[in-house]
Amino acid sequence: MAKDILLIDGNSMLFRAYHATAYRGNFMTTSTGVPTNAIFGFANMINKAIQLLDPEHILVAWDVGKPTFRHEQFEAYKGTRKEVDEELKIQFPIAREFLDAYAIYRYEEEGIEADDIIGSLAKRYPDNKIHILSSDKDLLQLIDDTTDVLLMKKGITEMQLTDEKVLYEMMELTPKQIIDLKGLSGDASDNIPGVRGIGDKTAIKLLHEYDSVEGVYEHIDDLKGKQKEKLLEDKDIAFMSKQLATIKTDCNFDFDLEDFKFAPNYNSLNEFFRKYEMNSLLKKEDTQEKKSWDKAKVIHSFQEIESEEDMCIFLDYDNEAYYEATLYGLALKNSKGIYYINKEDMLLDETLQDYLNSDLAKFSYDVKMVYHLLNRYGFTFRPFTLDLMIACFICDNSVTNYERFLHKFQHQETYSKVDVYGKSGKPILIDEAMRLTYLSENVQILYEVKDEILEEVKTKELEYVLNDIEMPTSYILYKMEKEGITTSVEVLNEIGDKTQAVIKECEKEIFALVGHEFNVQSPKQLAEVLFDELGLKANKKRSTAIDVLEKLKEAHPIIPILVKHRKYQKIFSTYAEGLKKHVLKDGKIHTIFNQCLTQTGRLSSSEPNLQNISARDEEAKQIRKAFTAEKDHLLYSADYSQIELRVLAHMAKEEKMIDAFTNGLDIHTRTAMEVFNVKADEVDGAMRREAKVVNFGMVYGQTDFGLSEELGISRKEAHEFIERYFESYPKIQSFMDETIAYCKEHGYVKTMFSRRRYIPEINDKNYMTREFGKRAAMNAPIQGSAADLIKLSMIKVDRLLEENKLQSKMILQIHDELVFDVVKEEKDIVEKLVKEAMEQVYELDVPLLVDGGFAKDYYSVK
DNA sequence: CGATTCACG
DNA sequence: ACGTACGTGAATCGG
Repeated sequence: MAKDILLIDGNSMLFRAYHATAYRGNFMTTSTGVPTNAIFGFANMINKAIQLLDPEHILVAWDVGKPTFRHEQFEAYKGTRKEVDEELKIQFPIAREFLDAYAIYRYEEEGIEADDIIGSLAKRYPDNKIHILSSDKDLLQLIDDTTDVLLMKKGITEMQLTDEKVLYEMMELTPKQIIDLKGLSGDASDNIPGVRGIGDKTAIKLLHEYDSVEGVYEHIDDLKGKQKEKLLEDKDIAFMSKQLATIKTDCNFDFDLEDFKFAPNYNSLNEFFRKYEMNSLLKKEDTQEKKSWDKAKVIHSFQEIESEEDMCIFLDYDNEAYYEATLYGLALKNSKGIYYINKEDMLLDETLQDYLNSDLAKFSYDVKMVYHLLNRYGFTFRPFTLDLMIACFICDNSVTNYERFLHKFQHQETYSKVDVYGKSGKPILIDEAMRLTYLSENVQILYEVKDEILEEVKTKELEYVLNDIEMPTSYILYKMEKEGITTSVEVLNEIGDKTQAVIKECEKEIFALVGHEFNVQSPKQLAEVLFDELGLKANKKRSTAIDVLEKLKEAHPIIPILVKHRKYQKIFSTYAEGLKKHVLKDGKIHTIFNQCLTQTGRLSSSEPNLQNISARDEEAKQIRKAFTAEKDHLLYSADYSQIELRVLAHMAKEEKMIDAFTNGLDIHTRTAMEVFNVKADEVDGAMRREAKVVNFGMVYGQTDFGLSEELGISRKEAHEFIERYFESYPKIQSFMDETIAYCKEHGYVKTMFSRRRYIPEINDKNYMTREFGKRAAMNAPIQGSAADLIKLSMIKVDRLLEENKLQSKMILQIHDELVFDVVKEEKDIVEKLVKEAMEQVYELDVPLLVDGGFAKDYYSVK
């Protein structure tokens, strides 16, 4: 029987490999700076396909370096050509070098696209099973009885073997209808225009009805409205696009099956990997094995292993929502071996429970999630000593998920989490063997990279941040998430009903003024109404953002109604309706605090975000009434007064500013005195307001333009304003200059506690990008140090609550504010304890000041 | 899925 | 000549 043939679309795969492994200008490179990230991904994708399909013949098809006929046509049509990243360009010849080293046959020919090479070869061998590896859906048109496509889904690991049946399940189309699909909806990545305004969804619907592009136009009179217009307008383009999307299957080549028989040369391949410093890809001598991962020993009780320090724990749990993930078991690794215990055995295992409570050092990845799972399944535990997710993230702030974590260590997993458990909301049947392989491999990787990560933590002087800030914070966040905040659905419903009525009213008035109905929520439609129909003066970008509308408020009576509509729509959808979805059966909202995401060291909050609940606008602020203390309890909110400005004064060692804070003066008044050169009693409200804006702007690395926009003054005035500010506070200027210089030299800036933020943009060739880098560099030490301080406060407060055996709980953190659910009897002690802890958390050259308040609900605490 | 808009500190 | 304040998350549109 004829053996399988694997045809690989080199260009699309390398392109995908590059983008899936490049993070904000952060590349895997050799020690001499040659980028190799795309090669790494490419090699892994090809290896995975080979492992999966075991082909007898392999050929990689390439486009010749310059644009082909199809591209030229489209570029002529669009009048643009996208520049390919320099870092990717460099890797094209290296990819060819890789294939030659591997002894995999490659082919390219001028005037013929890679697609056409693949199409022609697929038809040339009707007796062989043909597999096509590509990330381009266009190739799906080649599917037939003997041909399937291994389609790249996400990242560099997820691929889907697509035959006629799978394709039909995916989009209810036949292979040849793929061509019609591209004809109608086009494909930007493949340079096919398609009908403007018709996307994949509409195109698929049309094809279900009329079968093909020809069919659609034969029945064009069955359609109506905008859709019909668009289709008629771009009729020629539709047929041209269909033609462009059609892959040629009749090209002749003067090589044959034997020429691309797969006969790998692992010696030269290893030489290649050594040359480009991709050691994790080195194959064992002359074998296809890349690295042998031991399989965990399945045990039924923790007693079967010798517990010891430095045990790595990796939980076996699926991809379902954060608080709904299902636990299946746990994998362990120590110096003695690798073990797996399933859930049933875990739950009966007292020795495991004892171990979790012991003070033996334990580490894992994402320990906060581990805490939640252990807790939900009835275990108690001591906090772990190390979280590799956190340790890795503080070393390199681009590592914000597991994929990137593995990528940093050049590890390519045999199975991804999605392979094993399916996607969130779509769990798949569990393949036990696959799952055990996945768990064994991952627990080993974590165990192996631990020392390397800790070494990096040490080298980068991040031990304090890791051990004294982030690890304790992680456990506290777990407790806060678990505790949640009581939320009144009734209040949310009331606000929802009221706001909805207001929205309806606004719409009536808007439509009456415009003369017809339209979607007010569509910026595009609104821009047409405002700037074309009503003839209002448009800005460059035809933006309809609030600050733009504010400027137009005299120009037309519709503007204030639009502003009102926006406001109430936001309250309705994001807050009233949005928050309701997150109230659980316990009557509480449990947010998720992400500790490894922001570039400055702040936390972020999601599902829902409880760090952006309306506070400035009175009507919107009503939402806060929905957040309450538990029955008979009180909420206590304590927030730092101007913590970032105080941090700035301290870090810059700006005496005048330090004096102002030390003497308890109003900092904005003090600034106004300086820049306007007046006495304290001569500072009026307007002056103070302007000074306040400049003070805040300083923290962001404000420009004169930004300030002039914000204050509605001329750019020249704003420029002078900033100059006078720097004259008044010279140390602020030198601090900013020094920070930028430091960042340019080292590529990163530091907070007071040595937390780093890497800013590669600071040396970018693009002016705008570079300027952004400067502003980020000026801001990060300030915002980051403030974030460090409040985390330290949380740790101190948490410890004091525990030590005093108090029942009150810390439940939220909003950057400079902590919220507590307080038992009434503890009111006084909590107030004193929290305020003092926060104010005394760390000695600065300026005092820290905390304001606080008690109330039954979050609206009334301030 | 990216862009736009808007909520917070 | 260009485009403009730092850091987030959610809803919505339109493709």
